Amino acid sequence: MALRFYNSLTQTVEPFAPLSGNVVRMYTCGPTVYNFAHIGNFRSFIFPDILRRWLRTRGYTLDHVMNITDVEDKIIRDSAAAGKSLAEFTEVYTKAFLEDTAALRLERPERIVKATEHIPEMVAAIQALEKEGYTYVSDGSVYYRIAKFPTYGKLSHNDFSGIRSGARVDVDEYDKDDARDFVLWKAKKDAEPAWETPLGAGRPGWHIECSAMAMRYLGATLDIHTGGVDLAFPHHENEIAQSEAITGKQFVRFWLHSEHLSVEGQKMSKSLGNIYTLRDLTAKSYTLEAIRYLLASVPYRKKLNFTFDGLKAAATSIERLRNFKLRLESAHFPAGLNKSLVERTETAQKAFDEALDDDLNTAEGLASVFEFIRDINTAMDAGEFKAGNVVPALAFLDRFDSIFDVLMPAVKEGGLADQEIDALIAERTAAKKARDFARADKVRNDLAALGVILEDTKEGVRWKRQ
RNA sequence: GGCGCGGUAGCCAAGUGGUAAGGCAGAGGUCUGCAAAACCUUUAUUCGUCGGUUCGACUCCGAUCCGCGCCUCCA
Repeated sequence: MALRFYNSLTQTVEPFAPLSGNVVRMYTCGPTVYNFAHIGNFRSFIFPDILRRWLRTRGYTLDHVMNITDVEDKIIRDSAAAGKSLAEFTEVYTKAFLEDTAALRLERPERIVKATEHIPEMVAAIQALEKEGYTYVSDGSVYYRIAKFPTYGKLSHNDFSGIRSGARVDVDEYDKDDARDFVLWKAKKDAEPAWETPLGAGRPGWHIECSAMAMRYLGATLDIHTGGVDLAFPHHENEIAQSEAITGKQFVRFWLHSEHLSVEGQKMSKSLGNIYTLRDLTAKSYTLEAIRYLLASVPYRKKLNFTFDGLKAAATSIERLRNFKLRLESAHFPAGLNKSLVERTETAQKAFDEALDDDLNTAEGLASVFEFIRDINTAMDAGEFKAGNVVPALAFLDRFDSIFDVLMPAVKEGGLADQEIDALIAERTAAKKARDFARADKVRNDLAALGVILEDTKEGVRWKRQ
């Protein structure tokens, strides 16, 4: 079966193809930069990364936009408390976010766009809404009138028909006509940061940011829009209301939402102290690859229980994958080609591809990889794996790693040079030959302490860095 | 209350109308000077509970219990 995704809009799995040509136009709701991103954030950002990689594997070109929300209530509050300008304050967390995502090997979207650099686009969008009669002003702020948009609720599948458009009870008590109406432009208050625009001094509402920037770069209709489940309502619902009111066209064809994660079975919360940033976890000496693996291994629409046992298990699984690759690359196999093992490789790749095509079922994809590894290891032990089988087997591993990206160890500073390691291995081999096992073991232990693991094989000593 | 998601072995989890993937952990074994790596065997008569449909359900339907998310800016 072809590539398909679960579309939140239709609540069904649908075959995917871009609207036009080979280019997938995609938008991801990015971070609000008022703090360091946590493990839950990264779960929702690893999902578009896997998605990107798989779309490219399937031959598509990407035009992927991610926003940075760098003006917003909490940012204003916290930057004021820190006595910093908006720009100074957000720069720190924007930089940290980009570093963290790079450390997790998340591909950079084609464009990363900042809200504060697109105020004119937002103003224009609001003016377009104004012209069509979708807005009203209250206390200097501009609001979106939801009653004007009959299909409001189609993404979150909520029925808002019970809300009366004329239910404006008391103007003095409520600044909105309708409880569901949302702000497009917030009038400047006190010393808040503000932009002087035809709409008056103020700043954009959150929802209009994404609509304006998405349409600015991707046009009226996007192929894919991603975000966490919590954003479906009201944020994405409001994006639809804004964009479709302006263009009269369908805003997004495929809405893909990633589930949240819990930590040790509990919701992340400040009181539980279980909100972990990448820095927290690496400080506990968990590796970035293990974090990436754990986050990627559970399909994006499933709630993921993030545990420290899970992180250790992920690290062990990666070891197994790397050991297999090392064996493929370093062992000597008899000349020739085992055709049935070539077929086994093809079967594995087919299973892997089918799993990813099926709404990015990474868990099932992994299963196909591990089954393959077990079978090939068995064949190697039996001497049935031939030199000619190395290339196809490595090609399959490469395909796996082009999506999961966990096989290459992160580069560590310092440590021994290869030549020093080889010299010590030679010394140990000599000691072994002389049956001086105490000496041999000391060398091995010393190297292990430096993060270099030795393994004796039939063809000599094999080593790897940990 | 409305909308949505989920409850599968010690843990993380896939899956399907035809008789339970995979990873980690545990136990035993092979190999090894010892390790490591690898392999083999083993660990769910059962998929929250109770009914129903069916030749047959964990998979469909109903009920019920439990957990979770959203329902004014939280990934």
